[in-house]
This record gives sequence, structure tokens and C-alpha cells, in this order.
Amino acid sequence: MTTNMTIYDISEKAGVSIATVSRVLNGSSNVSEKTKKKVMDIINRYEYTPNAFARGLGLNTMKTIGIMCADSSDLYLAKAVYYIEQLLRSNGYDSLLCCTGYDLNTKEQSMELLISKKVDSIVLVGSNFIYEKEEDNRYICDAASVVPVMLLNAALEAPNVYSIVSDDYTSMYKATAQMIASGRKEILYFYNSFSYSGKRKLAGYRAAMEEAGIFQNGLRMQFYKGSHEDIHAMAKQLTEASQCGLSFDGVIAADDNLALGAVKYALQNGLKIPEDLSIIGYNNSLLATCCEPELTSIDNRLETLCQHLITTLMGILNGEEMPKKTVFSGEIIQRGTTLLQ
Amino acid sequence: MTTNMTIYDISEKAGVSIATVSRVLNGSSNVSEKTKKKVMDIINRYEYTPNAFARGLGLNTMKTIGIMCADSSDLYLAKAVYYIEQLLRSNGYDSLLCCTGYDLNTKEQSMELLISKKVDSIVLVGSNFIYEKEEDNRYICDAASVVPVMLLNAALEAPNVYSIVSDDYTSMYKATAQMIASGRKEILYFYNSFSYSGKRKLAGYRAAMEEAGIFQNGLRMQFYKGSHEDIHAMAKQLTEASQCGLSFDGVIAADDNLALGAVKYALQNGLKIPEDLSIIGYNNSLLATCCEPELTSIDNRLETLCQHLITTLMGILNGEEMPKKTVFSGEIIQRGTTLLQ
DNA sequence: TTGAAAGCGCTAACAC
DNA sequence: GTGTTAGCGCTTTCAA
Repeated sequence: MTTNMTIYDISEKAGVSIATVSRVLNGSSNVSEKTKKKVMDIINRYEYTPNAFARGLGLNTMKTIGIMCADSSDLYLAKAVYYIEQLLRSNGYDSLLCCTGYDLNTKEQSMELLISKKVDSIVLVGSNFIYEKEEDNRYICDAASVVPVMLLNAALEAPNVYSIVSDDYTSMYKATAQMIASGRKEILYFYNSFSYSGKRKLAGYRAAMEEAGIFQNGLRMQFYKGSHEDIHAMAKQLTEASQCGLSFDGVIAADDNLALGAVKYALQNGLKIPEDLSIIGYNNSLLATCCEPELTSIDNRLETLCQHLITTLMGILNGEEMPKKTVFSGEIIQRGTTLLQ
Repeated sequence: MTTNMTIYDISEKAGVSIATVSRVLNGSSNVSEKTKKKVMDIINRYEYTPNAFARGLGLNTMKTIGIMCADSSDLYLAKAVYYIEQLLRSNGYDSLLCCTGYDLNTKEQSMELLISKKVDSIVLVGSNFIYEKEEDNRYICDAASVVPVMLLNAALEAPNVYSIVSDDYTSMYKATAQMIASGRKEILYFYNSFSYSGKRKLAGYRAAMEEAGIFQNGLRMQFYKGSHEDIHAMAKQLTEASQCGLSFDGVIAADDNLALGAVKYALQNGLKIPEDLSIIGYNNSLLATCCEPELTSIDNRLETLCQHLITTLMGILNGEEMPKKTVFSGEIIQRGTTLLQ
């Protein structure tokens, strides 16, 4: 088992200097095959593993990337964390995860913590790390003055900050336009976040509506502020809106959870989907195939985004010049909650 | 911003020795209020933060806990990781996350990696880390010889290994018994894992069936081996089983995903739920309220389990004597996929 | 109450 | 090709 030997013990047993052991350990050239083998034998025999602290102390790096994520129990964020974590490992990096919650204060704290742990970079998963007010994003710039900061599905123009985003605006624009083309006019937008991507989505919806010359009733943009797991609360909100006289024949939701709330609303109120109510979700998550009829949803190619993020990060860490912002486009996956025209 | 000062810089500016700065930093007594204040002022002014490596080198601990999880995109595991991560942070510990996948080999590697990072303990989330063959669990015992190992929802009797489990056996037994009591006899068990908890669940089902004297058709225990996200594949398997002549009027599933597969199967085959087919899921996850009718599901009190795990761990790290195994019992949450008798 | 100094285990520049 | 040695930044005796 992992013994508590030091490089000195190994060097002694192998009859070489610690420098040689270190060279073998780090795969340096300039070691004869013979001594290399001799040292490796001892290392294996005693199952010696170098002390990461001592190494870190000298190199000032732990080959570790900090990942920040507001809520890893969110299906979408969890998946992103999963991809990133795997890709990182396959590139020889470890990851330090922080589930920060949605509060700016704790985000700042987590950021400091990661920096103090000497991570080589920080990856922010999800768009809720970017704020409206410029000063609220200072914590990101500060961090970026120490290590590169990678944003997944968010964008911020600042030195040493790299953004990988899905084109949520266009995706939402297309989804809305498609629903309009299928004959719906009273399309409700159901959302729960004013994050970077949240605002882009909303803007896409509005643009399509305006372009089609459809009157915008402000109430048609319903903000939901409950738990993202409480589907009943979502349905309830829609029911109440409807009872208050708001009419709608389509729902575009900012994520699949919300779309599911709309499905539940329809079922509870005896509406036929998609005849009476057409619904489009976002993320194309597991949830999209859970309900009946199944959810038409926008796939924003999360895995591709993550892959690109890691590729970019590895480039940066190797001192290469890398694009500061990359945009991928999404895709509408047609299922039962919409009618193809 | 996090400057790159050392304890030497601070000591110089404060006009004291590094030892004194260190004492202030570590809240040691034996420092006069006056010098303490003087030092703190400098520390605050320059926003100095001590180097974690150097500290770790000396103390041989980083106040960091390793978390291993096969797949953090699994709803249930992700939630557990989330709880644990939060609780750890609130106790002043950081966490190093490893998504290991389901392969023994990579699990062993992750384990070694965490140990080499000098974590203070390792938490294994989920029951898939425990294997049938004793030798396959050696990697856990090995790790436990270095740091305490905590198991969430799995059990292993070994020195320095602590288990926090939900009583899956009894939960499944009760669920099955309840379904039998409601008049069903041909109850199919749908599962996808032979993990520790997987086997306990299966055993609970069998015990209830045998006790009721119901003939056990081996085919009634359907093992699903596809992706845990592919609900269609699950439904397909049930459809095929049914077409091959297997009849069943109830499904007990080892998790909510599988139960959803059963719901889909019923819908595709025109079966009424719960009249023609009664269904019970497991985990009481978000998924339980996604479908229609909603899923009766077993809640195994994940948050309580996690809390207890952390409490136990903190006790251990403080040198206290702690219970090696704690069992919590689950609870059946009644919803639309079963008929109350 | 404070300071000096010896590690902690490793890497890398520099000698040989 | 190999060894010597000076750090890396901190904690912690031991003296004063």
C-alpha cells in the first residue's frame, strides 16, 4: 500500500542520488536505461508515490483545475461537470469541485478558495456566474489576473477569460419562429433566470415575436422563481395566469423542467398537446423523453461545448494563443409536443 | 487581489519574525494583542493568503476530502455529491471530485490519485464501488489503511471503513408486499445493477414474493443493461418480454428511470395505469413527478444519509469513536401509478 | 512574548 | 549521466 517513503529513501535503496530519482519520476531524458530500471524497480517494489505538496511547493502548480458550478444537482450542470471532469482527467489534470449556490457572495468565496489551492485554471459551469452590473463580475476578472478563467455557456470580455457558448439567441429565435409558422400567435415564454444565457434566450424569443408583428403582452413572459424541481409549482403558476385571463396556445420554456411544468399544466386543465397547446423545451435532457407526448427540445450540444472548452484550456496552459470566444449553434429536436407544419 | 506575498514579506513589513506571523495566522495564543493587531493589519492590507502547499508539506494535510462517484450525471448520485460537497465546505473542508465510471480499474486509479493528493478521507458515493468478490474490494481496504473511507449507500466490513446505508431490502420488501396486498400477483422486477444496494433490493422483492407464496417465474426479474437515460430502450425491453408471453400486472423498478420506462411501455401498449399495470419506482427523484400518472416511489432520505455521513466523518477526523455502520429506513411515497387498497 | 532555525519532500540549476 | 545543493513557504520546537 501507499507507503510513506520519500525520495531520499528510494535514492538510498537504489544507490543513486535524489536528483536521479526525480529525473526518473518525471520521465526526464538523460538517465541511462540501466539506472532508470534500477530506480523503477525500487519504486514499484515499495509502491512509492511522490508527495504532491512538495512537488506543488516547488512547481507552484498541482495540475489541478477548479470547477465551479452553482448546483450540481441540476441535470444540465451536472452533465457538464461530468464531461469536464472526465476530459480533464484524460488530460492528466485533476479537478476541485465547488458547488457554490446562486449567491454572489459564496461564489466569491469559492473563487478565493480555489485560487488559494493553487489551481491552474478555473472553469465556471453555467451562465449564472455573470452578472448584469459590471462590478459584480469583478471577482472573475480578479481571478483571471491569476489564472485563466473558462466560461461554459456564458461570455465575458476580459483579459484571460475565455468563453465557450451555445448560440441561445438564435436557437430561441428559430424555435419561436417555427412555432409562429405553425400557426400559433399567443406564445408564452416561460423562464426562470436572468443569467447571461437566460437573457439571450429571452431576446431570441422577443425578436421572433416582434419580427412576426405579434402584439407583446408583457404577461406572456412568465418568470418562475420556485425550485427547479417543483413541477407542480410551475404548472400552478401557468394555471393561475390562465385563470387571470391570459390566453396562450404555445409555450416556449427556457429549460426542459419548465417545459414539463407546461405539460403538467395542460394535462391538469384538459388541454390536448400539441393541438391546444404547443410546447418547446430547452437542453434536450433526459426529461424530454419522460413525459407523454415527448418534448420537442433544443439541443445545445453540451458535450461538444465541453470538449472544446478543454481543448482550449489545454492550449492556453501550453502557452498557445487561443480564441477568446467560441460559439456553437444549437438544434431543435422535434418530438410530440409540437406539430410539424 | 490575491497577491503573491509570502510569510517573509509580511513579517518584514510588520517588523516581526515569521514565527510570529505564523502564530497569528493559526490563532495561536501567546501573541500579545498589540502585535497580533499589527500583523493582522498588514495581512489585511496586502490581502495575503498563505500558500496551501507549504502548509500541507509541513502538516501533511490539505483539509480536503476526496469524493468518488461513478457518474455524476446520474440524478441520484449527483444529488448526493451536491449535498456532501456543501456539507463538507460548511465544515471547512474542500472536496476533490473523481467521476470514475463503472470500471474497477479506473476506480482503483482514482483511489490512488486521491491518496497521492493527500486527502484526509475518501467518500464513495453509491453502492457500485462494492464488488461481489472479496479481492475486488481490496482497493478500498488498502485506501482505508491510509485514510478513513466513507461509504454512502453501501456497506463493507473492514477496518477504518464506515457505512451509511438506507435499508433498501426492507423498502423493497414493503413495496412488493403492498403491491401484492393490492391484489397483484404477476409482479415484474425491473433492475439494472448488481451492486450492493441492487442486490439488497432484489432480495427484498424476492422475500416478499416468496412469503406470499407466489410462483417465481425467473423471467419476471428483468435485467436491463442499456443506458440509464434511454427510456425507450427500457420500454422496448418490456414490450418484447410481454410479446414473448411474459405476463405481468405490476412493475417494481430499482430506480425511477426504469419505472419511467415501464410507464412508457404501458402508454405504448395501451395499458391503463394503475388499473392494468401498477408501478413503483425508487429514489423519489424529480422524475417521479414528470410523468402522468405520477410515480409512486421509494424515498430513501438521501439528504439525511449525507448529513449523517458528514457528521460521522467529522467525528472520525476529530479522533472520536464513531459507529461503523448506520442504517436508515426508507419510505414509500404514494402517487398515481399505484392503487391504494 | 518573541525570534532563530530545523525540517517537510521535491525540482532544477549547476557542477562534475 | 549523475550528484550537490539551493530554494519553494510554512509550522514548530527550542532558546532567549
